[in-house]
Amino acid sequence: MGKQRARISKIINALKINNAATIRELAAMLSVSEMTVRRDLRLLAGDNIVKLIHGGAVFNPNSIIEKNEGKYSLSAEESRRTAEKIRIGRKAATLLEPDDIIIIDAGSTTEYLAKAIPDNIPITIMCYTLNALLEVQRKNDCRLIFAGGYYHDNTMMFESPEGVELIKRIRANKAFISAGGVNHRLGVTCSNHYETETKKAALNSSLIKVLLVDSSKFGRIRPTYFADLDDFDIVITDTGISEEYADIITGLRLTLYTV
Amino acid sequence: MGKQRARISKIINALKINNAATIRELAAMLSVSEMTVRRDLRLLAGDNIVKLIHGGAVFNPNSIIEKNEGKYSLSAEESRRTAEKIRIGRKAATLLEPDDIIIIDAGSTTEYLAKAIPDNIPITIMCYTLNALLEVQRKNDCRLIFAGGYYHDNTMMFESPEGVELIKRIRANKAFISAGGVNHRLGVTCSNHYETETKKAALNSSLIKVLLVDSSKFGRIRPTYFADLDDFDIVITDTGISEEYADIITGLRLTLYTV
DNA sequence: AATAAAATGTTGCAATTTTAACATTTTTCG
DNA sequence: CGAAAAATGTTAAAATTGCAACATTTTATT
Repeated sequence: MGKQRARISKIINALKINNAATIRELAAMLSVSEMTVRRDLRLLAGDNIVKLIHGGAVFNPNSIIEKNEGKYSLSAEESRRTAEKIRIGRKAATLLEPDDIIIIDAGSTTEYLAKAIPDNIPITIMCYTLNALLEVQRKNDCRLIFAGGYYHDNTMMFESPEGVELIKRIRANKAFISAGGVNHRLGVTCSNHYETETKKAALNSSLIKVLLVDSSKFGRIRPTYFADLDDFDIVITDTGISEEYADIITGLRLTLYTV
Repeated sequence: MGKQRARISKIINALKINNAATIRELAAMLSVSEMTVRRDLRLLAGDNIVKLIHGGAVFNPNSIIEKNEGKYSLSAEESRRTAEKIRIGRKAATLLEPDDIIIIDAGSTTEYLAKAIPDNIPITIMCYTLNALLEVQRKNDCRLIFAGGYYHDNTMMFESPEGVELIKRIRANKAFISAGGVNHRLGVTCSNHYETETKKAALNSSLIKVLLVDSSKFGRIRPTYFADLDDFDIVITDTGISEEYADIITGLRLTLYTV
């Protein structure tokens, strides 16, 4: 157990120094087989700490680890739900049409939407998180609008009254919103108070409202309320959603996609 | 000639941001064939600017370009005067004190200030360009405020009335401003109209105003006026400044640092 | 405008890496 | 200690990428 952990730390360190390394280099450095390195890297990739490239791995400069000074600890919850979130993000990306104007909310699920946006489609993207910005900024045919403000480390989100004003002045076809909890009686909630005004503004400025949540969020409650379930038009989640909540959603005449 | 050069700059930029990229990603981003990307990367690898990995390329953090004597750069403007700009940025960073609140303006010179900020010093940084954001965001002890808006590709700057409002509401110890031209009669100017309101707001919200310009800017005029020379308190430039302009600056009782 | 030169695209094959499945070793814990 | 579980190593087939050579397009030059 400790042995594996130590090796993974060494890998992270080596990648930090050189930005990246080949699998062969790492195997030689650690005196283990390439297969073992691959298995370690797959773990790190699952937690978004490295990006795998055919033949090697690249340190992700925006990973959580960079902020926590090398402490490699991630909630099992977060790493487990990654596959679902990727599928949800991809599905959301299929809703995009040329010349769309979209708003991308904070949250890990929406980050995968940003990743999944095809390069060639001309759209205007508004966002307010660093991770979405980093994804979107490299795309060619995207106009980019960013709502600034005070930076919040835990969510990578910027927020301010002026940022909210900017969102209010924007008009979008589609808003892709995430949530920490979705309860049929207590509504759609998130963890941080500072998020609510921004999320509300994003919803109000958008024609079609899409809720992106993995299935673990249904039934759950988070401290801060920002919308009702029937404020949304479309819900995208994974197949783990309970029949009860699937019925609630379709009963409200929302479109439900499970991926 | 220019086309290839521009593409190679884009590659470097993309690699800088994410440490690395796959050849497929780069080809899609640039709308060229993978073979062309390979050929570009081979050039960069020959100059030790990137390291090739099966499937992609990794930015070499120890390359000459990072120390900035390299021939490849983001734009023609930026490729000139790089060494001077680095020194100017470093000098500006020495002015920082713990608990400072600073504003970092757009421009290549100010980007080097962002790079030069030490990791351990606790300060609050306000900025509005992507390159400054990318540099600052990875520092530990920095609070970060970002003025958002519409993204402008050529300067990597975000700008909007709401962003200006946010700046107006901020109070900073020091503003580090750059300029495209500094003329003793016609004042301090920049290239793009959209920059002016933001720059003016940054100056108005700050106690000490520092002008960061390399010496080629003195005497020059750019289309858009945003301040007078004596609006500033400190000027940092390189030793190439003419005696005439050094006299003008000290005559106005500004502090002049030449590095 | 014509030609040469440079840059870019295409394609089939060679080289490399990944994967999956199973064998072996090491660790964990009653 | 000994069995079960976890981690690691090994292999050949599958998938991916790289390369060279040639075709095509773009750019430079007279």
